[in-house]
Amino acid sequence: MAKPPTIHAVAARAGVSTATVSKVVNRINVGMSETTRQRVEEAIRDLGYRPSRVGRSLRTLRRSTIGMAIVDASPSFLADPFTTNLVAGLTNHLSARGFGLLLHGIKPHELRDSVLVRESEVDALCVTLSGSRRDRLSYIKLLTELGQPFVTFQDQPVASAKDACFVRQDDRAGAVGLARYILEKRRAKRAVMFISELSWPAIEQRVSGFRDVFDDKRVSLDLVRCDETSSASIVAAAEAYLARTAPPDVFIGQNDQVALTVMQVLKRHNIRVPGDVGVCGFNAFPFSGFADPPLTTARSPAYELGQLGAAVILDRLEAGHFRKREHVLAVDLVAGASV
Amino acid sequence: MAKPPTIHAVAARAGVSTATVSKVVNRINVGMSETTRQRVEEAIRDLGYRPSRVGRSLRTLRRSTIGMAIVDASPSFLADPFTTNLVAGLTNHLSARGFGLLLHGIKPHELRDSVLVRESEVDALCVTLSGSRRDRLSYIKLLTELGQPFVTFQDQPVASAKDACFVRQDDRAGAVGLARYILEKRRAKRAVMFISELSWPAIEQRVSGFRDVFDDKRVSLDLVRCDETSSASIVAAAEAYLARTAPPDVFIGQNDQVALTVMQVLKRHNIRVPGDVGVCGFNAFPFSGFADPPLTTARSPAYELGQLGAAVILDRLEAGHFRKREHVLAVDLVAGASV
DNA sequence: ATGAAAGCGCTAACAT
DNA sequence: ATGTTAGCGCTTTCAT
Repeated sequence: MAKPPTIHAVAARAGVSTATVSKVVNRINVGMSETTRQRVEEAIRDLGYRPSRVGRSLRTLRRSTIGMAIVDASPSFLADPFTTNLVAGLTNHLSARGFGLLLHGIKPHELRDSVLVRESEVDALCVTLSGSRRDRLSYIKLLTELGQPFVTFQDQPVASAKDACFVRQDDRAGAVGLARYILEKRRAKRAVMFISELSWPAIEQRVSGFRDVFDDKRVSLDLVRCDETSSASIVAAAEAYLARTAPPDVFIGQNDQVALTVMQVLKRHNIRVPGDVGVCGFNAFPFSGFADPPLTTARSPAYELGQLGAAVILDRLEAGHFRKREHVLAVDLVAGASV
Repeated sequence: MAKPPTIHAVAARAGVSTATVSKVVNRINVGMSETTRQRVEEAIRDLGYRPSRVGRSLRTLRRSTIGMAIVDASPSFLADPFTTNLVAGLTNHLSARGFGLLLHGIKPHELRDSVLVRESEVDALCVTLSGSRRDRLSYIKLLTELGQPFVTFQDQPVASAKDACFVRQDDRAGAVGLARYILEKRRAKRAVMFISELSWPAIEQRVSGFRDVFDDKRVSLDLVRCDETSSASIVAAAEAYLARTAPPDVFIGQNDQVALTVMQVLKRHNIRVPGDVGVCGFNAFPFSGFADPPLTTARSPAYELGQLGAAVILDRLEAGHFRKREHVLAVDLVAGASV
């Protein structure tokens, strides 16, 4: 448990000053003799010296770390493939540029007391929020007051958040594409969409996209709410729906997991897909292709969203301000065989 | 872009010394008048002061951060539900104890040059490795030389890694359970298992578990290798296998994704599951239940593995040494309807 | 080409 | 009960 060597140890061993060691470590080559550099590098190797990021950060006031707060009630916040891909995109982009990603899963009511908020340890924050509109606004207000730049994913822009950027996918257009595809494939008069209990900007956009197309073609759209994180709750909602009305022409899940769960219920009722009814999901994560029939859905650019968010925040750090307040990525149709 | 307030600003505003502010921030209550504390707290609120973790870390030489290196060739390293759940378990446990998780996806050949290895910024490391046995050993050697404690997931213990702990699930026993279940359900003579091209300790354990049971009952076990991260490669391998031999009694995937992909191929060949052949997977992630029929598999305690890893490493930090060099968690059978 | 020295924000031992 | 002070490991300006 010997204490790790510091820059002083290296300097002593190489017989130079710490300033010189620092230059070698940071690859500042101007004004340094080749022999000195070699001697220093040898000392570094011999001692197994690793520069401390803490010392450097204190000195430079830059931490080269971005915080990612995933505000979610569920402990398995990373179970959602959307989040997972988002985080993968984020870290990959950041890692490649020498930045770290400090990951925190935070329960909604704990955000205020979380380390990320209470203490200062990152250059900027990324967040995916959850909860009601009011809750989300209050989180955004809280983050704004931190005086740190931040990026939120999948939220609508909030004007009062000055030093913030809103990165999201075009859920509305994705839903429009899906709705049009459905009406191409089948003569539908009635549709039902299973959505989460809480309102959620991305979901509202999807509903609004479906509604626009369906209204225009006089297709009715029922909304059924359930706890979308619980497969039991989805099943119960689907069962209840089937019990009180004849099957509609198409079932829409707010995401793939919901659609797939509903599809299982339909199967148990011997309702054929796509023979009797159509089913579609949203986000197109790989497992949606494993279903029978493969799910018709729309591809979420979650990984790209993460990369973009990372790029946007690094640019913000360099430029001193966000160049754009909002970024929107396209969502493309994935024609399975369930419609 | 005003510089954030420091402890000095708070001290000045409250008319006390920085030492007093520090005590308030760190909730050290002995020897402090109530009025002083209130004044300090007010100043903190007024200024929006957030203590800098960097300053504190430099002083205490503790960073309260654990690094997690996911060594994987694929950029979507977080796509695997095993990894995802593992990371969720890790962060949740760490967050609850005031520790952060610094996440890095690292390509195998980049580990040596990664920030996590080159510089010192965390109290300890966690890793999931990949690659050949030789590669893995070289990574473990590299990590050992860092002189930092580390935990590896899903690897077999390596004696030379002194300050390390090996946390894994009992893949072998899981496979044994699955194999016995298969032989209960159907009279099998031939089985085939689809596994990744690279050898991988967890997979080797699974193969060995199946082989033990099957050998005993004179069931043959073919091994087919493919790039398990590519659905096209799995399909190609399955097609090739079906082209050169009659369907065996049971298809085994090294994980759920592989099994499900093979199941799709069987369907296209009009081979019924479980009528004509049985299929089983491994890890039991939620989507395996969406398949038709629901997949028979074995439940990976990935989330618990993450929690355990976090607990083990925090204990190591406190105690100064790992109490055990290895931890193994059980893997339970999930009887679907595919066998 | 190299070094001396100041100071980043904080804590903790010691002094008052 | 509160304050003074000495660094923690590093970078960077200014001297030499």
